[in-house]
Amino acid sequence: MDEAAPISGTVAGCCPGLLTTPLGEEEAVEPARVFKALGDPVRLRLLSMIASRAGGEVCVCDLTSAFELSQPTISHHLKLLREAGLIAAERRGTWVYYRLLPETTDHLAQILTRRTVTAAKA
Amino acid sequence: MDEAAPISGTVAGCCPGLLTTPLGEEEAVEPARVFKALGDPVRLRLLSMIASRAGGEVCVCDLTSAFELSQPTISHHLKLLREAGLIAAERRGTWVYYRLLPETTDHLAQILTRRTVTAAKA
DNA sequence: GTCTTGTATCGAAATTCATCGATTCAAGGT
DNA sequence: ACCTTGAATCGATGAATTTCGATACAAGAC
Repeated sequence: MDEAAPISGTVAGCCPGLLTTPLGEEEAVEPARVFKALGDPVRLRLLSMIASRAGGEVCVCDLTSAFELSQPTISHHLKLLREAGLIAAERRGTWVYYRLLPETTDHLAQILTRRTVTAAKA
Repeated sequence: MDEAAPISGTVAGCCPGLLTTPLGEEEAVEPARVFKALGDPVRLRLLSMIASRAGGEVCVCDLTSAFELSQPTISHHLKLLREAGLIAAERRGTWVYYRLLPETTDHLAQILTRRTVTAAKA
């Protein structure tokens, strides 16, 4: 049970978003953890490889062989991405497959988007 | 020239974006640095306070007084946000004012956005 | 000039992180 | 049962990060 709940608190599609309202102390913790998970070149590439894969899934073996890093290191990075709620793992037989959790990246994109609050109020 | 672009309509997909094409080794370095800058609760809150400020600018003194952290610590976090291209500083008299650089957050939001490959070419 | 106030830079200490080799666990094949 | 292969966990180590107090720099007031 090392999977983190999707960004807690607010319901997807509603949140004020980073750029319009000052973030509270506790509010900032979860998004910061997710951004931190993206703040490493290896993890960014791992996420990118997983997300852009045709079938939506990648075997860990393919990820490990794509880097000049040890298998434990790749496993560790995948764990951080998992704990951030960015990806999910599923074991099928001997192999473990990872897939993107689009809700999380969607949410990040959303809170980074400046809402032009032109919002003509009637 | 850098007026707020409404998010409605097309997001003008120029760059492949994280989620559609595997990121190369060099390609990953820059985005990772920006994400890393966002990967800290204090910096996230600083950015949020700067971005959501009415006039678009915040004096450092206001930021420093909003946290229970020393002034050098706040200055250090602001420096990281600056080096990531997320904010810019301008000195006016004794005070230094920070403002958001929306191009950078826009870019992040873009590369995190799954382009619905509707490809509705007319 | 000196003084005061706001901000940045400079070490230094404590903590966290990325990476590895060794080991363990999981699942099939023999 | 044993062996093999794929993946996660453990323990250690060197590097990076967060934070601070002390100091230096910038600009106006005196």
